[in-house]
Amino acid sequence: MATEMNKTYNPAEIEDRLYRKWLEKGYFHAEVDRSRKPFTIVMPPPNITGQLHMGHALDNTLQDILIRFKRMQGYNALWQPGTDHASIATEVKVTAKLKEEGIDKEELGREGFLARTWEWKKEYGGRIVSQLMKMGSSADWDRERFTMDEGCSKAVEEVFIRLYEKGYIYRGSRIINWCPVCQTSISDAEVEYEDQAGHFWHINYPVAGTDRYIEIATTRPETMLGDTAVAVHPEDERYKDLVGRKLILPLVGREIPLVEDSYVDKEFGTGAVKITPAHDPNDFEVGKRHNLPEINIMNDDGTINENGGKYAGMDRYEARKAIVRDLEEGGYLVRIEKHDHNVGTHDRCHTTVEPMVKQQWFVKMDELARPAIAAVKNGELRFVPEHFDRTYLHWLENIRDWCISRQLWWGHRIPAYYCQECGEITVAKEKPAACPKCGCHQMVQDEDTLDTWFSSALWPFSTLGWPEKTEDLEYFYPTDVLVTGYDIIFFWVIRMVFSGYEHTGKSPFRDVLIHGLVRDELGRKMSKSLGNGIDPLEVIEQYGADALRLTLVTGNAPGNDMRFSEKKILASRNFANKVWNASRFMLMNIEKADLSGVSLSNLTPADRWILSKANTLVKDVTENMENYDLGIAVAKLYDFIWEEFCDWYIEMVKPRLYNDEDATKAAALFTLKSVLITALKLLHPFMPFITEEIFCSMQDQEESIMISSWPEYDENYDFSREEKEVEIIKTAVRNIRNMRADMNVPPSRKATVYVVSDKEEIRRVFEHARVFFATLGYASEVLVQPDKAGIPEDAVSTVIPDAVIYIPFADLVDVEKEIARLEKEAKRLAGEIKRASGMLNNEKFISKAPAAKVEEEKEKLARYTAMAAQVEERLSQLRS
RNA sequence: GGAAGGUUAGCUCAGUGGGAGAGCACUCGCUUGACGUGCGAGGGGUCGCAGGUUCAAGCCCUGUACCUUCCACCA
Repeated sequence: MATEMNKTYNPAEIEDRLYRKWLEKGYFHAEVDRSRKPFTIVMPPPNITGQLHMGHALDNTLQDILIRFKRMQGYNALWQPGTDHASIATEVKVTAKLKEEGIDKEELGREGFLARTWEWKKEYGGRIVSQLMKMGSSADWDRERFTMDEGCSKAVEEVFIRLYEKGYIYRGSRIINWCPVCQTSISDAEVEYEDQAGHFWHINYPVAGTDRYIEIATTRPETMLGDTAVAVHPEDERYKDLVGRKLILPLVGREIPLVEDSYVDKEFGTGAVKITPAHDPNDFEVGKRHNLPEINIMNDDGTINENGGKYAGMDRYEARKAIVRDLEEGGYLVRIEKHDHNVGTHDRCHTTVEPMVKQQWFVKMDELARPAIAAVKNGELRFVPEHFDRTYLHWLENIRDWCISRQLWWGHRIPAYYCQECGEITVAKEKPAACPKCGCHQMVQDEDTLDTWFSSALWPFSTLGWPEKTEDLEYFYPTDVLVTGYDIIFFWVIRMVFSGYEHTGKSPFRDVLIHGLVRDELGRKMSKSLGNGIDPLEVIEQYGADALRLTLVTGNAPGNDMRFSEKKILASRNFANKVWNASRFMLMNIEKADLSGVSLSNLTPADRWILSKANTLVKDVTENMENYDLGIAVAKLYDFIWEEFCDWYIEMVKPRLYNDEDATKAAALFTLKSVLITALKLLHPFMPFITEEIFCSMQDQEESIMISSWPEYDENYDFSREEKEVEIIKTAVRNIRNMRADMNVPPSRKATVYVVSDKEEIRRVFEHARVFFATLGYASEVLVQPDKAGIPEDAVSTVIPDAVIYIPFADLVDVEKEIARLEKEAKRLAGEIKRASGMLNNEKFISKAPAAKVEEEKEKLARYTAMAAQVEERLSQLRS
């Protein structure tokens, strides 16, 4: 097998094959099993209109890492997937497609349109799922759900009816956000504010029966058609004498009152505000307080309606121009001022939202919000990172009622029926045969559908069978962690939490792991309009899913945005190649080896060192992953594999492997293999494909790494003495390399290495390590001795703790250079001595710092002092 | 107006009160029997600024400057 492995790792030829294997084996599937502990993640359902983008890629990578980790740890891990019907997004898309075919939505009718949309869903709804599979996502696809499937729809009905009966859902005429393009109401969360350059139009409103005027200022002159008052502050002396009088609305001629309301800011503008209750949320409130009529001046498409008189039929912006022109001609326009302001737009289409008074369905939020607020305050629900609980709480504590009805066809139709005779409203699962009040048979269902988020709010439990008391629900719910972006806390997280408490009595998840946005190289949001998006599928094709996944978690802390760039992918790809080649090295060497006789007692200090390091790594990585510090976990893995394992251990082991006489060869192979397996297992959640491919190349292992067990810390593999010994060797090797580089000695030139130490202990360590120096330290031979006997006077030297290393280069030596080098060493040591003695001379340090810390500094001081003395001795020798 | 986050090497970013880190970039050297998608050796940081707490601060506290984002919306 090993000899068949390519020199470079080629993900394209293995990923699909392995994914198919996992699917066929059913590894992703979870069933209720009371003998095991469940671990559940519910996947944020991507829209059926969706195409995989970097946001999905990040979100799914994080979830897959956690679920694979827990699965290997022995949990019965369920990752519940599915898709969202995405009412507006889908309806817009299908309508556009019909239009291309020359079909008008209205002519097609509701039934026909829904049939077409289901067809569309069938055709494209699966696309995003197959794209998620390309990422290596180990979700339980057998359980795939859809927010409009039978079960989820039942849950929606159930919730609507329960909340209605409890009085938490009501129908009312209130001011809502209206999108004139999508022609539907939208919730507050769907309004996005944009800075726009605009104007302030100052207009004179004549006071009836006088020749006086009141000057008002507005950014939206067209709304004056719906003005039903002008308001001033009650304490505003300027207008005191006019309160109670009527004003004449210019162009319209309607008489409107001047009212007093403390909502008005005396200092702003002229201190007089036109009040348009039907088209401004604040004016709506003022209107309610003063019993003002609400005059709706607009049609659903944003044109002026019959209430607008001569302006009827004009688009709202056309009307604005016409009105300003007419005001000017009529002498009412005082002046025009430039004014930048924030304009609410629809987050889907960016059309400027029109506030309108409409009959809509709402969810009353104050009671529902209460347990959701308490959950975070009492720690039942935890955000990672923690500071997002501020965002969450702030929103919940200031929440307004949720407008849930949408004037769309694609979605869950509101289960309310109106009696055509008496107007009675009946909320029920089925259409009532007769009106319960008047008994007539003219019952008509509400035309509207529900906000998409109404159904996704139930996702964590509706997918597990709620409202039925299913085994799945009992066992897998509440879920363990929700993974999502901070941009979706308001839309989704909050609504799931209050829904969970209301309908199941529990928080739907314990932890919420929040991640940031994936931005482009320059830190800009990836967007279609900028054309700066990087397609994850293209990255996968070119570099592999593992490289993409690694890139998305490397160097990133929870909640932070990250910049994505080609360079980062290359670094990940290179790491994959490194892992591949380290494995190839092991496999090539192990082919004909017999490891049966190896036991702990056969292992050399180097073997024990790397096993001990790996053992510590297991503990650290596991801990980091439990804390959702995935970036830290993977950084430790990266460093361990690349530096400790490849650059040090593999290099140390080569002479043993290439010498058939070496009695420790089998021990080396055993160690190589077991450390590699441990590392691959720890790496598997991050890089599932490459680790599986390598793991399966070792025929004596389980059939898949993804069902193998997560490594556990084992105190029998804690070899701290050997760790210290190898650190000494590493220091020696580094110093030798340093010397050679400083003296410009080419690697091809081997030399004798003398190690002089008066400590038997240290000499023993070097005797054991002698074999490494040929490759690591370019040594032709290594002589370990208690004194300097036989070492040429002009040898180059370096001092390490408890030993001095000499290398005679004969003709190569340059005494000046050597003195300079040693002086550099002396300087460094002097610095260390100064630092340590500084601390130790501080009485407060001695008395207040922990004893171990003080002891540590004392040891350092002693060591560095001894080393400095050695360097000085060498220097004086050379100078003489 | 309110809130959160950021400010650490040329760039991108980690950092868990006790001698400043990684990747990329840069300089020098290397056909070392896994890997040049590699190996070895380097250069490069008053950790935004000012105070404070502490024996000890990049890390904790206060203030401040600048950047980013979210929420609110004075018409």
